[in-house]
Amino acid sequence: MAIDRDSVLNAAVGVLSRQPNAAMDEIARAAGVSRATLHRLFPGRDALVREVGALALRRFAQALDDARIDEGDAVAAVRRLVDAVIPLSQLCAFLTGESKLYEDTGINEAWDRLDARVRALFLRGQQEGAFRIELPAAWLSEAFLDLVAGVGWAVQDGRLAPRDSAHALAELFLGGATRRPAP
Amino acid sequence: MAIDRDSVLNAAVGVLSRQPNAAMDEIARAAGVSRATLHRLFPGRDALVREVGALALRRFAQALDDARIDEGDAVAAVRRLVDAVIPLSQLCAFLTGESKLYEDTGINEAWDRLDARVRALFLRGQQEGAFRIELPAAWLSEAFLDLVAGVGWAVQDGRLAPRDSAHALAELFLGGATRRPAP
DNA sequence: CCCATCTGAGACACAACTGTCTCATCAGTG
DNA sequence: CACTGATGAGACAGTTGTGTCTCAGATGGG
Repeated sequence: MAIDRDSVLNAAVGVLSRQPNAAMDEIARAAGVSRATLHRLFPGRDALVREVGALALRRFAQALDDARIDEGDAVAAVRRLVDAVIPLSQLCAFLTGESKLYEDTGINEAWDRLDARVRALFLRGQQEGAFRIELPAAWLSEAFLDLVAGVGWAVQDGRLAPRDSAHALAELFLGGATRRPAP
Repeated sequence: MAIDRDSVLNAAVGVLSRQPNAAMDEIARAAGVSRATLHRLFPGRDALVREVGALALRRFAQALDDARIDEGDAVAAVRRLVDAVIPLSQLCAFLTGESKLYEDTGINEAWDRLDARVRALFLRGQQEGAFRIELPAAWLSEAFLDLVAGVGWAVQDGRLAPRDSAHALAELFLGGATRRPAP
């Protein structure tokens, strides 16, 4: 039976989100395969990283679709987005680390497209009067994604319980992003 | 005249916060010195990174002192902390990236001590009734530092205006961390 | 049982980075 | 002007990771 590519990719995410410059040797060991097999599955390290990045971005885009962020109340949309994105927080941590490391045009463009979709959600929320207009939508998007990555790191290192993470992220972020009911 | 070590360190921060695994060659070029001089100033790459890390941690600790986070109203203390830490956001971005790359015991311990001080501030705020108790103080600290690093990256890449950064950080974070005046 | 296929272990050359060296050049000083 | 000290450029070996290869062993189907 051919070794499961997805399991290898998942193991690679686990290693690379902690150590973005991990060697193929470590990735192979973490995936439970030999270095030779890892090279048989992926043409090289760059290809592996790109594939992990593409996987992460695909799942992220799927999460945005699943959360239906263009529909209904913006605050509710953000809550759906949080729930959809929390399982991907480790992937998000990988992507934030990776985007600092490499200059892969494809990954960066896809990341920008995702960021634009999130930004549009916050812009819509501002236009609806739900989100504070004195905070730039770009900053809200940036901060949201930073916090998702932060959740990924915190959960990975055991500093945050996974079952608390969605609530912690949603409450902290929405508390800061939404307009106060009464000054 | 001996080349200014500090200017080299600052240049190193600029490069390493973007590319944590940048080569000595790139760091030297960014600092405007030759690779030979860089090696004359610092015994090696590890020493350089450690020194940059130590500098960042010292400045961070100094910022905590300057902000007098143990005194007075917790919310006001956080605002002072934001103002003191914003100029160091790039250093914070470096530290976050670096801690994922290396396992330098000294840096990690010092980072944990800083994190504990910040955590104590939020814990105090919760005990005073200013901060929401349903969010773990550890998460507040984690999120705060993630956002500071995020500010560093966003400013560095031109996605956030430096003069807006303190306000953006303080308002978003405090909005999420403080208890709502009335439900 | 035999065979096809896949996997793991190891060897190998190649590339990149590091750390050290030498030497020429340049600036400041007496 | 001569001299001292620091710097830049380049060469060099050593180390580490990569990519490819071969070969032996395991696994599963016919």
